[in-house]
Amino acid sequence: MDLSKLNVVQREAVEITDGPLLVLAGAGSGKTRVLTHKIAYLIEEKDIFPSNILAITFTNKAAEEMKNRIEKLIGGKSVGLWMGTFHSMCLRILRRNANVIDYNSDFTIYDVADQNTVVKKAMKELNIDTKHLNPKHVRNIISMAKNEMISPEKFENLHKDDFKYFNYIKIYKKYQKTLKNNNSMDFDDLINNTIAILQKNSDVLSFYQRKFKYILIDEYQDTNYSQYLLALLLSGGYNNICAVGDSDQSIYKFRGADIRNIYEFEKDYENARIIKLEQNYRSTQTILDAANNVIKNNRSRKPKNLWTAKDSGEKIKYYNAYSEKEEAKYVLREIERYREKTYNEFAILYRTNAQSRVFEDVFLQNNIPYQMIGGLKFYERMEIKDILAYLKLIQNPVDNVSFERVINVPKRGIGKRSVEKLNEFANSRGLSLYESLLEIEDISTLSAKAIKLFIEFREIIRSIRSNLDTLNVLDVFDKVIEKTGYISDLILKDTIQDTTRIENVKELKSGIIDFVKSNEDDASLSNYLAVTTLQAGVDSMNDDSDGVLMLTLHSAKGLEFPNVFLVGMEENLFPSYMSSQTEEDLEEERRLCYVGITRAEERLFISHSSSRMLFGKTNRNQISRFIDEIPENLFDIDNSGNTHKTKINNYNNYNSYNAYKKNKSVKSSGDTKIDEGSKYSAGMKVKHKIFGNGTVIDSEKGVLTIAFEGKGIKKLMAGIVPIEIVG
DNA sequence: ATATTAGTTTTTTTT
DNA sequence: AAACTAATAT
Repeated sequence: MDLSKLNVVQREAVEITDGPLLVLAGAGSGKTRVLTHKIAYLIEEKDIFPSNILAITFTNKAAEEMKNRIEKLIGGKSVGLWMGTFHSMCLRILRRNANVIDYNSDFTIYDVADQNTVVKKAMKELNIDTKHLNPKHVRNIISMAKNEMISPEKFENLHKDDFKYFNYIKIYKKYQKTLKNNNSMDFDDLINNTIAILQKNSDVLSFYQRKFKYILIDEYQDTNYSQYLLALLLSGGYNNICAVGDSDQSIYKFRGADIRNIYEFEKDYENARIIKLEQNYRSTQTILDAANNVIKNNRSRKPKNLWTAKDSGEKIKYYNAYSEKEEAKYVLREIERYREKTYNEFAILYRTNAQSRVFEDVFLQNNIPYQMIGGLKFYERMEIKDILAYLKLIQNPVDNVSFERVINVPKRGIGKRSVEKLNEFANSRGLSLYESLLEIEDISTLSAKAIKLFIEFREIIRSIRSNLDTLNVLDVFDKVIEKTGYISDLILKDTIQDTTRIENVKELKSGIIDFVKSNEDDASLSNYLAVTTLQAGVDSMNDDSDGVLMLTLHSAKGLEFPNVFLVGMEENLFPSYMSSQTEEDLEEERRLCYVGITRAEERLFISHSSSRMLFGKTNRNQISRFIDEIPENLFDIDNSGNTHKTKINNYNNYNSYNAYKKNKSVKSSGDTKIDEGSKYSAGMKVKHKIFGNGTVIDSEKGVLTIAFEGKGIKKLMAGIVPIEIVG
């Protein structure tokens, strides 16, 4: 095994194979290289069977890439290696052992939209007004509880004295019961039910504990409690666990990720060894300086020293646009200016998916190829969800959520009231909706016409399900289209919208054809549904097609690009308004900024817009505090000889954020002189010149009262004046 | 049962 | 601005 391409520390991380090991890997420090070499080393040098290794990555794409790299290293002997996300690994265990927890192995996986449907239905049945209590919020509460391994019963015990939780308890109970009845699991259940199986059946536990002699987990800083517990359980046999992560890149708290997992690794695993990878091979010195200066503002952080041997490279480009459209045009100009060969050397990173729209518009208008990752996902379109719901129902007929979605699609005259009656019947007999169809003649409340329509639907499903186990997804798909008349209905309606829908269904079909081709070993309906629901945004990224990449900062984790645009760097947007209220949330936003900056290899572009449309209204946001945290001298210099950073100070609006506090020491920034009476963009006048050092003695309504040494007390508009806060 | 309309809500990030 | 929901008309 050739380890000569690794540095001393990386090699150490590879060669320590036994016992618990935590690799603290700074951004761009070659952790993928360590992981791939380590697995290759285990197979080649330690004669470990690939089937005895479990490697967990954050996305399926990362798993795929790593697998390819390992096969290159060892010459293609990785058959049997378990490599994938927590969710896909759990799915494999669940399909084999679902019976242990009284599930059928044909269970359906519910995505977030399905979850919301279940919550809404539960709330309706419990007579809880969705105006008073947002179903999405409830879904989040339930999911967070699950991430902490809190079952509905535990949840009730924990909160039974708190009246605020009264409804949550009821909904959570009903929600979980519905999932069980529908033979379905949500994302969190995939983890938790796997744990339940391992805890319930010691044979299964010891089977997997013996199987997985070596366990490696990437992105450990973004694991949640149940994932942590699962890793602990699985590694309980051999205790060979290698966790790799970077606490500065923990950005999934909203999904239950707990940064403490990485901080407390030593406590959780006795005799754990720790290795720090601190040399960055990705970015220029300038980019790294910017990143380090931003992240150092996080107070709850353990300091580390990330360095690079690269030279400083180009300075950071900065642009203040007046509108989001103009910002997009700026990005386009810069891409054309710097592009040498391909477009996929450029990535546009933003905080929210909604921001992609302007970029799409401008790029389309100018015929610039682009690839958008995530966002309004293909699988979330109405017609696609319809077809998928059919497929889910075919596979798992007790899935009532899918049943209700398709019962009247395309329109076949079955109305809301009839479905309600069917529901009542199903509930009273303890049957699923599809099972109730088998006894449809017994529902006395239904009209003869309704019964006839229900029977027609039943026969459609029955005919598609016949000989099901001899069919692959494509066969089932074709049958669904044929028997339901989905496409012929759209052709009949013939509006522009329906034409694009037909296109989308065709695209879905070609996706299924591709799937069947590349999954010859298991082209089943069940596998197709699982793979598509567990697919991450980046998993659909196509490395072969050339286009500017557009993706959220979250999706960009783990990726790198020669040129990175960090756009929409405005207060309330980034950091997000929702996440800037508490220090803890703000620190996570800052980590997100750190992730964004460290994606760049050669050039970093930072931009923001003075005005931005939100909910059909134009808003004005201040410049992101994160820009101010990057030292001025790292920014490019414009024609006027000023650094862009100076320009930022001048344009800064009043009402500056928390920097201006009482008793803070201030000093005027040396070279920027502001004349009395000059006007600035916000239409305000600067009242005074300021020089020297002083102390803020009061600040109200955007006016600072500063006592300057030897110059007396002056009142100034906060933010307009280029003053620095000291200390 | 379905089409139309008026009113309301949405955007934080995702396996 | 667009997408969803509830009420009303057909």
